[in-house]
Amino acid sequence: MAASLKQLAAASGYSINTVSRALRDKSDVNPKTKEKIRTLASELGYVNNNVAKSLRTGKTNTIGVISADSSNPFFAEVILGIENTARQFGYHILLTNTEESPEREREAIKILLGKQVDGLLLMPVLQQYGSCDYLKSLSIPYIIVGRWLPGLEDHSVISDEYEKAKEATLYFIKNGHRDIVHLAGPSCVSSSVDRMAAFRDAHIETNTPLKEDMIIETKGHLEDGYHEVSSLIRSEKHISAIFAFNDLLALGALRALKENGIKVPKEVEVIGFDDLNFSKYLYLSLSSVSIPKKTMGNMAFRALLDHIENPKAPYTKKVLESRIVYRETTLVHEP
Amino acid sequence: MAASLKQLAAASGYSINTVSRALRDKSDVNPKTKEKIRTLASELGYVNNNVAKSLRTGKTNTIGVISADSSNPFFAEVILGIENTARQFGYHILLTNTEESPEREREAIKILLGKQVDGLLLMPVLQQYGSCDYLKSLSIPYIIVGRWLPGLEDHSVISDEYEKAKEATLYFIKNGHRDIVHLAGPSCVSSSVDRMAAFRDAHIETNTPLKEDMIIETKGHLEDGYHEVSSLIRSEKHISAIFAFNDLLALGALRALKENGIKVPKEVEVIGFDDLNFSKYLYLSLSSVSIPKKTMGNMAFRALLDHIENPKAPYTKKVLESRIVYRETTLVHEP
DNA sequence: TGCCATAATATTAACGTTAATGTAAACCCA
DNA sequence: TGGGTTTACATTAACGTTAATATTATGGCA
Repeated sequence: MAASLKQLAAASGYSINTVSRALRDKSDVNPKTKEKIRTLASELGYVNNNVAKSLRTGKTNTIGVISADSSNPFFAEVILGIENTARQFGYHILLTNTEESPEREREAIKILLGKQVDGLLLMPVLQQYGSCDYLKSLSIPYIIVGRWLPGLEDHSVISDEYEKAKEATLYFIKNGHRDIVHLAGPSCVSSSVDRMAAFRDAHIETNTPLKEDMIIETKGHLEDGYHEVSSLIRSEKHISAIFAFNDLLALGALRALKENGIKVPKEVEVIGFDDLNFSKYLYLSLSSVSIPKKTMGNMAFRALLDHIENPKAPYTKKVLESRIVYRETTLVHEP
Repeated sequence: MAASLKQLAAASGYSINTVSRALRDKSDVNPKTKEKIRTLASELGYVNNNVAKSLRTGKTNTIGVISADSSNPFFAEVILGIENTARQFGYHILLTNTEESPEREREAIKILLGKQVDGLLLMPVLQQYGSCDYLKSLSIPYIIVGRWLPGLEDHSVISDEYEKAKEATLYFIKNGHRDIVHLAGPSCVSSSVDRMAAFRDAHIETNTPLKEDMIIETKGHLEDGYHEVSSLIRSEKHISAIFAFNDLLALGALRALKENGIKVPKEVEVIGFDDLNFSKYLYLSLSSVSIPKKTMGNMAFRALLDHIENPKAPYTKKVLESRIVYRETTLVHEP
């Protein structure tokens, strides 16, 4: 067992409190005493027990991060941004994944509350009922990252994805595409809802007919993009453009197109979403909506920290600007 | 502030201890009492304070995970495996990144010790001095994931990468390649050391001359692969095959080759390492050494748990089998 | 009936820390 | 020289939990 304040006190002859104050560099301890105690502490390998400290102070300097899937490069990048910023401010993160399951989300919240985290950063799924009320009753601050929940919009740090999704769709429509496939994400994810709505609205606003079977809901995984587009091609449905909910789907789609000898961007143009690190290094560098992922993580943590330090502060929605990068999977590079 | 045992005790008329024992379903509490206390607890929204519990029991049910870069898909996948398994066993993870910096590694260990984690899972960098001694003096169990440290080999959960790196290199040599570039990882990372050694040894054992400037040390990032191969091509050095330390480097390399009109695999064959999720969906599906990443995370946690539950148990090195998947960036698919 | 076992609960102490309060000596100046 | 201030420490209590121990009532049995 590592040394405790009690042992340092015994060894130094000072009281526990003096040792504690010395190590925390408080004012009314003699500099010489501080010095003596500090050397002793490092000799004995003293490590402050944060569990005890947290119990006493009511602060853990730990936040909970509830992600859907931390191995998804989008989340991974956001989480990296969170972790980096958190560490700079002396916070650490307890990471847990839900795989978009509402049950696991609640479970995670409960456990993290039990662990007395100072705040929560979460990427929640939309739910019929329950979730919001549950969150609203939380006594600790929380920020929703890259998503929104109805009635809790002010808790979000998010990108302007509706606008950019519409812009991407309009790009296709303006370029004459009439058979645009939307590889959508899960309907329980707000970003998927937004991007799909934008896709629809772009059609409506331009009076472009939209066949419902061109919207394909997926889980947003690599394989989904590949399989959905493969079977689309097999069914001999005409496709002239693909707007993917994320770059993973787009990548899967590109592979399916290639395997079927369909030329990108000549025969089919593709735009993805998220602009993952690898997207611009692909054989055909992928046109995508670029979301500042690390910045999003950074801002989310800072927003959370604000509320941790100032619990009465009102929440305000923060919107990050994203931009479409037109690369080799689209014909026009500067539309 | 959420309800505490004290408040439950006051509200129920029972003592704190009885409430505590009731909620933990201990034997000598009357079933009816348990029932009453439990309903009361859920009415008042009682959440067990794990900080207090940990202080009392000396267990946090939390482990520290020290990764180099959790946004690197390899680590992200391993970490997902860790987190999933940990959660199943009632553990949670405190995640922190070092970006391969020894200082940040020590810093992280110190902080996590302060947070009283029950064990440590780490991907450490090789160091001239210090690191090992520091780890050896740790009083909590620790497992090294996907890497090794001299003198601490028994703490590792690792793959048979030396063998597979040699096999990959031998594949190139046997196919007549004499100008094989090795895009190496950082020299402070054991896996990079192993893969590079295997690359050398394959040359030595087959009496194949190896030019030193064909081994290029990088940080293992996507951009590195792209830039190094680009400048290699610019320098008009002849390349006939590329063995990359990881798939990110390979992806960057592939892009550089494509931009320069070099045909893969006809003119240059490429083998990567890690077999990331997206590798087989690339335009040219990438030949790679497939490491069971989630399994590695899973096994690492279980090994750690073994030592948490049984601190005297001796450590034993665990080696996972990897295998080379020959895809479209190599000429022969079943060598 | 008296004794012992058992069931059900209460009391006490402790985990390691910090904050609030207490105390004693030294110092200062009128 | 004696009152108050300052400096440097010590003491006490508390955070919320759990484990060990103590207590009380109840039931069974000889």
